[in-house]
Amino acid sequence: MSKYNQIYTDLLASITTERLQRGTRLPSETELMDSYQASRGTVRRAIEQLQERGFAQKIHGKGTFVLSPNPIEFQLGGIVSFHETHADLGDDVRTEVVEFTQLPLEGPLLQHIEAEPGSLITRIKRVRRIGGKRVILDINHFVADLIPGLDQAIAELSIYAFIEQTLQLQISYAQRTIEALPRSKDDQTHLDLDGQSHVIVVSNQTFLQDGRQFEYTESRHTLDKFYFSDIARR
Amino acid sequence: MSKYNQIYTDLLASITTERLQRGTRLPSETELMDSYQASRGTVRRAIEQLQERGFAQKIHGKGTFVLSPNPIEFQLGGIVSFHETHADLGDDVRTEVVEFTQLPLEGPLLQHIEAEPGSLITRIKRVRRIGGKRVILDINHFVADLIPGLDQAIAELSIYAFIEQTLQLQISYAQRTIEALPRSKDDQTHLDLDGQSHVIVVSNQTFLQDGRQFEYTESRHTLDKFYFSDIARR
DNA sequence: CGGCATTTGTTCGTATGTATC
DNA sequence: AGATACATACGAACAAATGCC
Repeated sequence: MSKYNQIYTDLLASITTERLQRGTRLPSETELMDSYQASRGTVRRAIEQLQERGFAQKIHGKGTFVLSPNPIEFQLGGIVSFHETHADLGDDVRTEVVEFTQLPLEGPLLQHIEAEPGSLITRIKRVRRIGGKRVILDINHFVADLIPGLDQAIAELSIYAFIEQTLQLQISYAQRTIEALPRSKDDQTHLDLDGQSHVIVVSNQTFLQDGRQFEYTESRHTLDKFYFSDIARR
Repeated sequence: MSKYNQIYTDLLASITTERLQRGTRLPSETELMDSYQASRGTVRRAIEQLQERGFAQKIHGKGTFVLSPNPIEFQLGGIVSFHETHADLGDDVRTEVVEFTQLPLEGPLLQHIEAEPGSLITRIKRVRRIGGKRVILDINHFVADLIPGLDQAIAELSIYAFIEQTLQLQISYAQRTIEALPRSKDDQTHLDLDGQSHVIVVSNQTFLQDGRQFEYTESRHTLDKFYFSDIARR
């Protein structure tokens, strides 16, 4: 691990364990230089990452202060899969694969996936249960050329873990939209809507480090279980 | 403007005007050092910001490549006020102030505003109409000590413009959550719900550059007009 | 009010390591 | 193997904001 990453990890641990509490000042840059035997630039880089990710806030002339000790809130602002977000929460979570098909890239899908028309797409529909209730319908589309070997067994576990650990691909960033839409036939079939007329749809286009898009996903949530949190900056 | 910011702005302009098209390589770090007479670190900082904000992607050993020429999607991920988001879209937008009161900071509000208990709070309720329909109910709470001189006339225009331009305060960051909640009495009174049982509530705690919170706001949206977009990264 | 110490902000120059082609 | 390009790290200097005396 790089030196700045080590400093970042140490400070992050101090914040998440609340050894450094919300509102307290971090050690100054010169203090950190001494204790880590690092240059100023290295120390500054670690602190900048804390700030970017919403854990700390630098204030000119005063210091750097702890913002939020809550790593879950941070993760929800980044790219996370369903398993990652709920694993910590101790929820009773089940996943059921209700469709696993392959189809060519054509028609309306072309508006969401930037790849060669006609490329093979792997479509997976999964229903997520929390406490027995069917609350999320995930519809994933993967570019089969980039994500080979995907099968139903993997889909029942975590696809993101497969992509990053088994295939060793680096996920870079996602373009995400959140909107409310009237329920579809699919929603009525697979979700426990309890009469709700709308669902919340989180759409993701996800890209690899080299800029190629490998995924387009719609995550359709029932209204009563939807929650999203992040930190926005000017 | 700082040097790295100048380089960032120049490159950004090249991308948004599509003089540098999606997929093309940016000038290398050494080339930029020459053309701007800047050090390596300064050039790198500008490029890092392009990457952070979703415009470019660095690839080790190859170069930096243009990702997206679309700055609007990026802005929506940051802090933006209602006026800013809809001014460009040419929507027919009206704002009506339905409540303007001052009250002491106490009770449940203490959970949302980090300020001295008992401080004076300015509460403003505004209804936003798009195309004549009442679609958003904004409930703002401002710490009166930090935002003096706020009156009903300003509330009918843009409060954020007043804060940044007239008061010359620097807005730094906001902690934001998005969730669906059952409609309240207030929602039924002020919004055209058309029978919808839920609204989408975007809550913001907004902070100044010096770390003081000056605002807590709930923005309550009807389901049929809610849309949110941003870029997430690993 | 000025002066001084502390802290972060910006920039420069240099050296070495690692990935790609 | 060599050239090119990005990644990490160090050291140094000056600027700007803050707080205290």
